[in-house]
Amino acid sequence: MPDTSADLLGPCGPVDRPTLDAVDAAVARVLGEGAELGGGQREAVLGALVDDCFAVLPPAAGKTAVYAVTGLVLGGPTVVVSPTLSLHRDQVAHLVDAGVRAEVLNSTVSARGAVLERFAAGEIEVLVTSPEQLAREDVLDALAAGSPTLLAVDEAHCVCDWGPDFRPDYLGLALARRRLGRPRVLALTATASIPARGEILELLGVPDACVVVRDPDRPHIHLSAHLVHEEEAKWERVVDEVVGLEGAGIVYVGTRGHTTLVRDRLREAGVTAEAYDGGMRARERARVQDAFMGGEVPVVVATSAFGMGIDKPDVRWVLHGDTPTSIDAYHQEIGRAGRDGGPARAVLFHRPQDLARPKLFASGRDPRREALTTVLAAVCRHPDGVGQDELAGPAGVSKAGLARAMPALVALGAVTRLPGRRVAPGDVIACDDFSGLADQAAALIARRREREQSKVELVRRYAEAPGCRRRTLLEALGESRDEPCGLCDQCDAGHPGDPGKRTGAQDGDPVPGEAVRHDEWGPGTVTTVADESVVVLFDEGGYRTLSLPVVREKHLLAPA
DNA sequence: CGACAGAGCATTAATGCTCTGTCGGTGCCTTAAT
Repeated sequence: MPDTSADLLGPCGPVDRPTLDAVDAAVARVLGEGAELGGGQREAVLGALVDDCFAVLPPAAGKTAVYAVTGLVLGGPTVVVSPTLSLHRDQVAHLVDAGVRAEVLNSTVSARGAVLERFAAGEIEVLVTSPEQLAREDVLDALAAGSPTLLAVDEAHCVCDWGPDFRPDYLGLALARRRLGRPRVLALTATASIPARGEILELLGVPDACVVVRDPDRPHIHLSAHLVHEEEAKWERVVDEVVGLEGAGIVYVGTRGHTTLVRDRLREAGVTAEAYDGGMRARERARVQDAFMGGEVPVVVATSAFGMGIDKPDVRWVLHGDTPTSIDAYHQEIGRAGRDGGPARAVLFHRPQDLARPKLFASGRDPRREALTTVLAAVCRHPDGVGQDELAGPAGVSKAGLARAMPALVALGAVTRLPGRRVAPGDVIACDDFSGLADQAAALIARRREREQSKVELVRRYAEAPGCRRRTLLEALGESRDEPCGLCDQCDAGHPGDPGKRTGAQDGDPVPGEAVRHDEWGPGTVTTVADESVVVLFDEGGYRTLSLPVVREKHLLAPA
């Protein structure tokens, strides 16, 4: 074991020798004697030992070991928030195998009171639970009594994907953390585009967490994308493509109806395939998943419900028959191919019209300004707090619309969250004039919409990329690449593009990855530079494409 | 955002046009009946 000073410097600050020894001991306990952390795990652990930490690690990196080791070294109990019941089960089984005292807390557990008592008594090292549990007053009280030192957020992209309009309790995690006595936060995911990163940290209430990113590239996955205009022609090409692919694979589509449509066409073409979506009965879902995992059914046609927890090593390809809902979702979904490290393919069929659905999901249902005024007035009528859902009807807003407005109202301080999905008037609210607050909230929501829409727009950019496909994908994820990858359809066809050697590049031109500032849009990061245009991701304005000649002439982008 | 279905209407009667409304994805949870 080298004992150099560099070894003592973690990604978020210096780590002392005794701590490193404690890490080694914890690793030996969790992974076995002689095992080592790899693939970014060690950086994530060292980061989280120093500060709140957001770790973006590849799918197979072993995130359970990361929070388990971190928790053991910090020395107090760990609370893990994980999105699905099956992940709860899997993770705890894994930890118990390793000899860690781990337990599950969710609605399937009958002896909840006993679990909470053991946690409060310090008898549980790792408690794996759901965000919904952490919205309950009784649970927070009991867990706080155990003084947890680490709050791990597994699959942390769920915070921004699901919090605003699907599982609102994901937005209550910042509050839950305060109620637990502010344990260290360790958020883990395999995918976070630049817009997603900022949003996740903001919503978790740890905007200054240190970020550890392990290269999100999966270099052995061949990438390709096909542009189609006719829906009928698209399905024919999808079926032809699947017939020509070998090994197990997943076809992702955008609606439940498409899963059965494509499955039937594949069967007609002689392919053994099953459909899968979130509306199916639990038994049927389990049957299809087991058949796929066991190798009896090579092809599953699914919505995005088929995903988390699908850890089959020999998936050889992932094909998208409908445009994915964001670049984050796309990266996440193709990451289910080739986990054994063997060759794999990611094939995207893109019809520009298909972007409508993702765009709607991204932000099409945001509340209007007038609705915000009504909501603020209603909150003021309940100084002691009111259930968020009770508020919706009388205010003339849908529950979903209200939930989408809440992050902005909380961020402004107009509304305070209480446990149990309740809200109360915040510090800055003046209950005789909501107009200014409603304007500010509307502006925040508009900004979020731009960020969300830009995650969708990046899919188009990827699908229509004129050069190396991988370079386009990685730039969206905050990585820059000088060389084309040689393993995508564009490189195969001899169109890698070459932003590193643009014709007519000039000294002082922006470069990908550079931090810049724009007078109107503020700070941002350069993502792409082409002959005539520059694409910048602004922290608060999403992606903007600027004319390179104009940028030069008017010095629009100053170094930040 | 946009595809699609159905209503309503106009019109050399069974079709075509326009308008309006609906729908699209992800999982916790609880409670009551088997």
